[in-house]
Amino acid sequence: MMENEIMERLEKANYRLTGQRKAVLEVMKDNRGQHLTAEEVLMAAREKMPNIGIATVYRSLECFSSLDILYKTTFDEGKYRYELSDQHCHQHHHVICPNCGKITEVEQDFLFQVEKHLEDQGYEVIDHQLTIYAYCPKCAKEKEIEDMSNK
Amino acid sequence: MMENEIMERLEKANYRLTGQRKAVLEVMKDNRGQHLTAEEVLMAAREKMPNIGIATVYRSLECFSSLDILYKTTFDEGKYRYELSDQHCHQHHHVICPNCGKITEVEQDFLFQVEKHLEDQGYEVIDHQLTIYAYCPKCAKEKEIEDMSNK
DNA sequence: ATGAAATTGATAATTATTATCAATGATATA
DNA sequence: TATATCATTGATAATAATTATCAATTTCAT
Repeated sequence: MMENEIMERLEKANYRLTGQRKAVLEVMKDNRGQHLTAEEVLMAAREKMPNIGIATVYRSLECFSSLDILYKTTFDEGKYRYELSDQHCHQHHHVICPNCGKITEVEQDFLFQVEKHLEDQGYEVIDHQLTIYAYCPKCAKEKEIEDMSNK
Repeated sequence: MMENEIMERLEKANYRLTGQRKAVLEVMKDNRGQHLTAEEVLMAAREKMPNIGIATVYRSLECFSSLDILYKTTFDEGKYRYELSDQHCHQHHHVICPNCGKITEVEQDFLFQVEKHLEDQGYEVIDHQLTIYAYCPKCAKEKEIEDMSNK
């Protein structure tokens, strides 16, 4: 997303790009493709702005999410994670390894068919999220070895 | 899922099928295809067992989830929801309407391709969850009318 | 029967998030 | 430039969901 596109959205909603919000945005840009928790954002933002508080981080994340600058999601851990929304063009295909927790993204867009199927029924699709739980190649191999020795 | 299949899994993990657990399981069976919160389960379970506590409900839900008797998920509302896991054969395709909150399920299994793609790369797929955010036909129509009158 | 282990309800503790509020900062207008 | 207005902030209290603790009870295998 372009810098001025972000500014435009903020202005339109009467939001100001304060130092704190800039810091939060910087953190998200520094971590393109990552999915950060509010706590992680706080820690990183304090490098740039030592006095920033957790409430402001939550508020900033909420502000950016509401403007679709960030994408807010959860991986069933009891907390939210945020990422720059231009990273995935609103296609959230995540693969999570239950062993090492590594999160990767699937590029492919194949949901077209299902969405078409729904639209034919009168639905109006806004967004979707797909999460696949799978051992990553590294952990799958480790697991295989472990299983063998347990026999 | 068969009754004795459930018993077998419980025994294998040294869990006992107590009155409280039976009540929780009954509630889930009474609400096949629904996605209940712990609080909702508590209320319904109290009909069958007035003294059951919230802690026991959480423990029972956790117990059944760990045995794949229940499926635990979240729709980004800051809490978990549970459903009988034989309802969807581990295919979690949910459509959520942002307007009325109605949750429906997509039958179709079309994720085969993506999973194959991942397995070719060495991943070992365990499960997946797909959530589609879409106005349901009813709300889509209402929204259309509203948009027209706003012009 | 009895001892070990599982389970329970009540409740305290924890975790993530949201709300409150007085103080500060920015902006538009006079 | 002064000032009134409104957004924003940090600190912290409040809330909501979940988990941990613990003494009492129940269950099961012996």
